[in-house]
Amino acid sequence: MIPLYILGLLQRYGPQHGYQIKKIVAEQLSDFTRIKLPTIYYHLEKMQKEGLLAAGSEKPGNRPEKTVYSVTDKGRKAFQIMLANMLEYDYRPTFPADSVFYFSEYLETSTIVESLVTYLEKLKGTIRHIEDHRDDTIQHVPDEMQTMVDIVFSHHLLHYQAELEWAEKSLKCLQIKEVE
Amino acid sequence: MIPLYILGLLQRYGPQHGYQIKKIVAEQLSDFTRIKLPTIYYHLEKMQKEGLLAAGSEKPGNRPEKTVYSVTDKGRKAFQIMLANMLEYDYRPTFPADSVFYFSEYLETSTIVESLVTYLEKLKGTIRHIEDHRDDTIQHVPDEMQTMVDIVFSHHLLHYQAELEWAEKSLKCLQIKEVE
DNA sequence: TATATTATACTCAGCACTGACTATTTGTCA
DNA sequence: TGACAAATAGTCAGTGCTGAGTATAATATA
Repeated sequence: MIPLYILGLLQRYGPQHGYQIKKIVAEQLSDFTRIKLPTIYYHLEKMQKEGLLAAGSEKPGNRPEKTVYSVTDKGRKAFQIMLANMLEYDYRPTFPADSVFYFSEYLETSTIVESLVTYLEKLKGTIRHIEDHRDDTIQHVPDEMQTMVDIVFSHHLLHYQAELEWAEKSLKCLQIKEVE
Repeated sequence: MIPLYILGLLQRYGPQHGYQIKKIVAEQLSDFTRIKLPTIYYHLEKMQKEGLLAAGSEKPGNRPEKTVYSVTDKGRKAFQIMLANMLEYDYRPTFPADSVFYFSEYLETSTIVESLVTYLEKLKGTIRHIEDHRDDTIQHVPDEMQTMVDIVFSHHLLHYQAELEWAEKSLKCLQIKEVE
């Protein structure tokens, strides 16, 4: 999905170089993706070779030279196709929490309970963080984008809330077992 | 998480070789992970070098030779530590559906609506499949494991149901917009 | 004014993962 | 019984990703 992000962001915000793309991603998409800077450079170079991007050199003042990328027509077409096919992508997330229960025969119930309590707190923190980030983003985005931003954030919130719900249920389930 | 799975399965089901591990994963964990066979061989070899596994040769009848792996004491200790730390693992899933909305300015609303309708059907299929798999697994598993199996499956079901709920809500939201 | 810290802009080696391939043996059905 | 599919047991080359490192410029702070 990284080429998709790059093509989208370069169209929305105009020609950019690697570091700027990384900054936009960090500001706007940090909750949704963990792309690292070398990965961005890797894809920029690859996409340029494929003809999806055009590269130009820029030397501002006495700063070191940098490579600015912009989207080509081929890139714009590729983006349209990628985006339209995105929902066909078969994605099954692997939750670390599963393995703890799947192999619970090898852990003391009290250890699982302890871990779960910490996990619950972490989840609550994450949810608060996403809510803050959502409110902040909505304030800084043009009106016509607000519905979409809300849909994207509520998506993630829903999943973390499902995770929280599940963790709380499982904790209760284990505490009953521990008393027995 | 693949080394964790390998260590856990080798302890639960005794010494195995690569292909057998792949079969167990395919039967029991296909909803939760998509590990491929070469990946399993890769980790078996690596873990043997690290001293977590011991390798032995076996030549049954006139079948080609195969390598059987078993867990060492070091492996058992490593497994305990991995498992106990599992919930600290910071995992943020990247949902393909997000990008469609995040870049919705580049798609016709009708295209998004179409994709979403297909997506909804696929989700319903996935949920049915996991439910069947859960019922089937619970029947073939010893009594003391049933609570845990149920917890693991309900975890995944909860997430897919959250996804379904979100997709339905977003679809309605878009259809209202389309009419306007 | 010197000095430390942060921001900018990359490069590279190395690990994790898998598609595609090879090779043998075991059903299986005509 | 001969032919063809399916199961078994791998190998390997190529792709994607990132931690760690390099180098310079701007900014803070003492």
